[in-house]
Amino acid sequence: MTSDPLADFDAEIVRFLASTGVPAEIVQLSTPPEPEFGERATNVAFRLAKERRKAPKQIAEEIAAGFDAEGYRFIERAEPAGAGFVNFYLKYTAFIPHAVEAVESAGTAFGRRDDVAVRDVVVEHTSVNPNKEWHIGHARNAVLGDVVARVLRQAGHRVEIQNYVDDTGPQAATSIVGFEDFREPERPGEKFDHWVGRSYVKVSEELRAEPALRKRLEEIEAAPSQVGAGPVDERQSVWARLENVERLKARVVATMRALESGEYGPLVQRILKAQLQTAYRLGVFYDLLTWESNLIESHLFQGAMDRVRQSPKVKQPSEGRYAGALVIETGQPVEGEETKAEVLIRSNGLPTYIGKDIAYHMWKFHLVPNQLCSMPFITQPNGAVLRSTSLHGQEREERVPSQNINIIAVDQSAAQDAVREGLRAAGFGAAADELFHLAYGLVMTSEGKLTGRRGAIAADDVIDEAVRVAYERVKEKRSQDLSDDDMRRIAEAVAVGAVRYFMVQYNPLRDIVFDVSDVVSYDGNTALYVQYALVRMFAILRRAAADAGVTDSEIDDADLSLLSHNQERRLIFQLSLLPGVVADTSRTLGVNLVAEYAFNLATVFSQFYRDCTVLSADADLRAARLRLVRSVRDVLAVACDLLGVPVIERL
RNA sequence: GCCCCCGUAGCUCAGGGGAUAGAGCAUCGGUCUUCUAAACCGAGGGUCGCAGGUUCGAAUCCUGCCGGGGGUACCA
Repeated sequence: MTSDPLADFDAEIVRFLASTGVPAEIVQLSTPPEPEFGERATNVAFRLAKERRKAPKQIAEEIAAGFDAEGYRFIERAEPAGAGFVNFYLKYTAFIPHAVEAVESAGTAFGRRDDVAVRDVVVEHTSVNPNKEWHIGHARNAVLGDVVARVLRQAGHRVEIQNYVDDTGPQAATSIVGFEDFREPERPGEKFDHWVGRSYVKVSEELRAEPALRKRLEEIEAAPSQVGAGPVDERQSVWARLENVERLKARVVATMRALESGEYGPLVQRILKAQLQTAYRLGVFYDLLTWESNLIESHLFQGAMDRVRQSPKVKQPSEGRYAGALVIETGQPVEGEETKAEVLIRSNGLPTYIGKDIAYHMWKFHLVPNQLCSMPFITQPNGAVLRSTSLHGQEREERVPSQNINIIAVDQSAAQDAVREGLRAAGFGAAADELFHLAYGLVMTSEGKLTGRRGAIAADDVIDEAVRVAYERVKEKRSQDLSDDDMRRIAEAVAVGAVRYFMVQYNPLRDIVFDVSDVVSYDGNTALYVQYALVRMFAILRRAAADAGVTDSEIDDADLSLLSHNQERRLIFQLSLLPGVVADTSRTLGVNLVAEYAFNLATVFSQFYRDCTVLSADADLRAARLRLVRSVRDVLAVACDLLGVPVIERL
């Protein structure tokens, strides 16, 4: 059984073109803009025009004239069109059973081609500082990464999803200082990450005020005459605040050191576990948590830095702006200027994120001796165990990933480049080439950047709002036989679908404008539209069994040759596009293709639903249509699963 | 200043050499005693930021300009 029915059609087209003397290398196939142009088109006539010294149109005519349907299973006819296209038309009588049987035999694995070259891929996503609740940008990261991983797995690759926990960085330390020294009162029912986050915000705002305070102090000291006009003690209060800032900075540094040795572990884990609740609610799960503190404690970081030091680009200057720090030069040397560099180890001896990330990637690619083990951390709501790096425990499998995909926001592109530079400096150029950064765009509001520390919208709040609106609409729509529990479950599924769909429907590389009202609109091109189409399919199949008494074996044995309606053909063609979408997406990581695919399939189904009644058709046709609907349901469910959009059976 | 990304319908966005540039929302007008209308059908709405260039063919590639965002920290 074939795994990609449409590829069989394409292969016949290539074979036919070869028989007319067109080399396979130059054949490009596309889907024509209008249905009347057939299912596939090729532009080979344009490409051959110069070489053959003929008009494209004439070449296209000659190619099409040479077509004889004899000997081809899926090509009905070939026609010249436009200025030089050759259009190919599917022979649906043969293709419909071919496609339906492919879907039926593949089941949930539909989309995987059997000629796939299986890769081991590490996908790193989320990697949120354990200091504060997720904002909406983190949700974009997690959902994008999750969908990328799902698509790669569907394509047949082996994927390990890692979530890196920067538990020794300034953000985590600031949060702990805030929680220890300036704890905010807990609000009833508040998630722990939100609670701690409020202390973090307070402290980090004070730390960020430093430049402004210093400037103010300068102003006061430059114009002492004006001091008398204002509050007499302003100079003193600015001084006091600056002293406080210095104290805080010292506390943060001390806390970073404490974090490196694993102190505060329980507190950091508590923050992380609260954050993970948001992931789980969105249906995002992980395979491995990599703890930064483990990289330090295991001396893996030290080993990586020793390796990097061998590069002439890595230096420890004794003077200049980088005095005392370990840096890697990333810019070109400019006469009279200090060469641009990234700091790997600060002059106070503490590693930077970039330094630690270089070490992490050496470990990811198995380039340095492994000194980390793993142990179970938590069982996730999907039943899968989330493992955690550790100093003792189970040894790592010696399966070297051929590729690393990092889902990290575009504003960290320079840092990711530096990591790649670091790998090259250590002599690991091949690994650097296989480190792919999916630089997804920022989430903005109409007022501007939102993924910053201020004005951030909490992901939990957005989900809650989406659930609230969904619940209201479920309730007003139907009293039906749905219990309140059912309605709440549906509302949650609708809301999660809405949030996830919002995150994947756009090209990942683009900045997007976030508006809660778009997420909860539930009209048009949304997850609910897709879920609703599925609800209709489930209803048809349910009623066929319950009201009409149609059995599964009747559907299994249905005569597919009865399917000849244009809408039925369009559905079949749409179904058969999925393997191509999976393959393209796993190559380009443009996950919006999957959302677009799901929407298109749902749209074609809606049109079929309008024009072709299933239940009131004659028994034989009814059985054939039920078999078609069942396949559409299964394929659309696969697409939903790739998107992580929950499938619901009734609304 | 330098580096990267982006300017497509009123709004939010697809399309990244190929046929008449698409979708959703919004606006206006039609379809429910339904296979559950959170749906379907139709209408209006575009010098694809501007100017050159490459090509049989440019929204798409190249150059310049204009506008927006990000980076350019011993933050991540």
